[in-house]
Amino acid sequence: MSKSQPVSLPLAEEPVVPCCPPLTAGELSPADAEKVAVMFKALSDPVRVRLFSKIASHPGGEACVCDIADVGVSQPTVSHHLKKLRDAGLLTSQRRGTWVYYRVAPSVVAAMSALLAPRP
Amino acid sequence: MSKSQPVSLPLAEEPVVPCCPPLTAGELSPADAEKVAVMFKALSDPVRVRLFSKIASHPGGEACVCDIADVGVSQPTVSHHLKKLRDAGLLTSQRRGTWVYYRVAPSVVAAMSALLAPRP
DNA sequence: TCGCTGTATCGACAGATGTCAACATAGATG
DNA sequence: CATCTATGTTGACATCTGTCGATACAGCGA
Repeated sequence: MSKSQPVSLPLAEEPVVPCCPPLTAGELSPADAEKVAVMFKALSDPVRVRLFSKIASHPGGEACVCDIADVGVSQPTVSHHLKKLRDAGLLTSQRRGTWVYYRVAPSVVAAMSALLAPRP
Repeated sequence: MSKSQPVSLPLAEEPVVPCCPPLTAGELSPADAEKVAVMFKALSDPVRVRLFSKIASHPGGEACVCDIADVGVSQPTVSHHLKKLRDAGLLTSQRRGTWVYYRVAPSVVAAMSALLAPRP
């Protein structure tokens, strides 16, 4: 490669699909159920819920790892949980200099909320 | 015991609390994070998502186990998952004669949906 | 009463998951 | 380059979880 490539930053605004119809709209296919379970599993651990909440409520909509790492577990464990949240599509990350910033992926979270909407 | 006790049916309409403020409203306390994680963990398994979806979308808002048991796992496993959903507060159950009927606990599901609401 | 059907519980087991210490990597700064 | 800080990765380990077969329990009907 030549040089000076910006390390291919993971774009922060992918239009991640709303996934599936509301759970009340009809019987989910096994494939859709799998996708839904993956999303909810990301928030099935108290440490991840706290990390997510810290990021989601942080001024500016994003937080450096150093801002949120105080959740009672070791640094590698924090990193592990952040990766899970990112892999599930709930968070995006961006390195800026020394620090890595995480922010919520609004479309995915909105999709999760919509999944639980009551029947019309 | 004497006799003819109605087996103390687990009331189907408990006003289960909305639990916690939205995840975007501020950093959740460890205790609240635990509660939130328990709720989402209930929907973190594809079989449970399918069972929940079948019940939530069933005509009349409730379903007999026999109506939804076809999810590719054994009957004891279905019973196990339904118990998890019930323990998490997402479902209520009621025995009527031979069959047991499950229905969604709307307040709990609405609370979960509200947890994911974006910031105003 | 006996047997039949629907549902729940028990016990066991393989695989997934959360956790940590140790190490690796990226960027900043001397 | 050397070194420091911030973050990610690896490997190991204990615990949790989903699954099943066997069994128990509850109602219904013969």
